[in-house]
Amino acid sequence: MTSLSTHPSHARAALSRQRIAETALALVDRDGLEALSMRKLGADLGVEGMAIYRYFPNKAALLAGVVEVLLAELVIPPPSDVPWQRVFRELSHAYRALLLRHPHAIPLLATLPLSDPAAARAAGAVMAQLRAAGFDAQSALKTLATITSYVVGVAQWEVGTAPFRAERDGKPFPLPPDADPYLVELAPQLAEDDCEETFEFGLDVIVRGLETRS
Amino acid sequence: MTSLSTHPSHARAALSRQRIAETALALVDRDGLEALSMRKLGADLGVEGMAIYRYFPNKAALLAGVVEVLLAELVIPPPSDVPWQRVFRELSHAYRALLLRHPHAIPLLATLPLSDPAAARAAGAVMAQLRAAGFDAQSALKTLATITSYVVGVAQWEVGTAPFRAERDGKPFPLPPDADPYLVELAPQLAEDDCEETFEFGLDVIVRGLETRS
DNA sequence: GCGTGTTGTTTACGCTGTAAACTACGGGCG
DNA sequence: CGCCCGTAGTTTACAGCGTAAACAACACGC
Repeated sequence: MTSLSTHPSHARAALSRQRIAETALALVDRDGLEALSMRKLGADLGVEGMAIYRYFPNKAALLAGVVEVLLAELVIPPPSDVPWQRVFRELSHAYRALLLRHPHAIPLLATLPLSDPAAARAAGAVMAQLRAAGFDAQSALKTLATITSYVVGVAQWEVGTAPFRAERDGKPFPLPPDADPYLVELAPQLAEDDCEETFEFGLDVIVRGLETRS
Repeated sequence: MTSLSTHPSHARAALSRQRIAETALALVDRDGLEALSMRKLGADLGVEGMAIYRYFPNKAALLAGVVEVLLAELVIPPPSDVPWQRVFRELSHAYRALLLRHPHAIPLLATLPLSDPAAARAAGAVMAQLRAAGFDAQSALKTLATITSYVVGVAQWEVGTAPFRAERDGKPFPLPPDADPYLVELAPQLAEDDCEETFEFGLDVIVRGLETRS
């Protein structure tokens, strides 16, 4: 028998910013972003919703905490003498993989302002990489803006066009009969689309464009 | 004197999908996306919030209507013999301008799934342009994904980093004293950032990358 | 002139974020 | 030991949300 005192073992683990944010992310992954409410999150934590306000001043701060957890999954190595193209591609793939692991959280990262501390830290670390590879500060910043936009955009694309690819069994796509002629031409292409290949295509374009920069 | 019947002149104009969606966009432009509620929109229309449900089955449909209004601002010319690079750049700039005219609506377009009819129509029109310029269907689709991601991403970047640029009067940026060293290096760069130039930089990279595609 | 269909209103329900007051406990200090 | 206070979590409450359902008022075809 465990001790009779209230929370030595059988009670839920104590609350903490970290545990709350991680549970929130799990909830979002499971039920979607719009399903995240203070009361439901409280329930998942074994606690009343209001308890969360001891750790986060409001829901926006909680979401920032979720972003922090997400970006912590992204390890950005310190600068080395590996060719920048290789680092650039690996970071792009790592970020892409992160987004695809948490598709419901993509909108959170898509509209992320750089005033968010976690975002700023990650951005700074990537900047350091590019600077070490010989990019001047302005170019590094612009390159960062370009690649993050691209990676997030493609992930959104992939999730947003998933219905066109889902369980089609060779058939084109159940279009409404009055569909726009443009769409009629578009749909079969979407169905055949290989997202990984599409991603690589754009990444090649960007890397090649950066290599030939004046 | 006008007729005594109820709404010949002095009453608000009759409701319609179009007028509702346009008023909703105006509300979003004025007060932000999260301020858009059925009741407030009703008030702006001179009507009770529930009246909107005669024209849109739910709020998601209303937002799709707003997207339709937004994308209608984007006129995509039919294919011509103008060099594709020029059309590509002009469309990119037009889309960018549209986003900057409606900064609060950017999240709507950022997470836009291609299953949205208005989005699919615009996408189809751009595809037609690229196809006419000699891109095969797969490349055109991938190129479309790349450029929309880029344009939307940079617009978000611009809006999200605006605080760093706002009314700084030459001073760097009021960073908290315990700021991350990466951020300390990042902030002054952000302050100096010329968004238009940044946009052009990435656009050059992409066009150059597309030109040298194998 | 009288149904009938269309347009907008009223009322209601369950949900949301969060302010405020409250309870229960564990540890430091007399 | 007993008190006292800070901390963690609960309870209650309120305004606002999306939206289902019932309702009222007008316009028009027979």
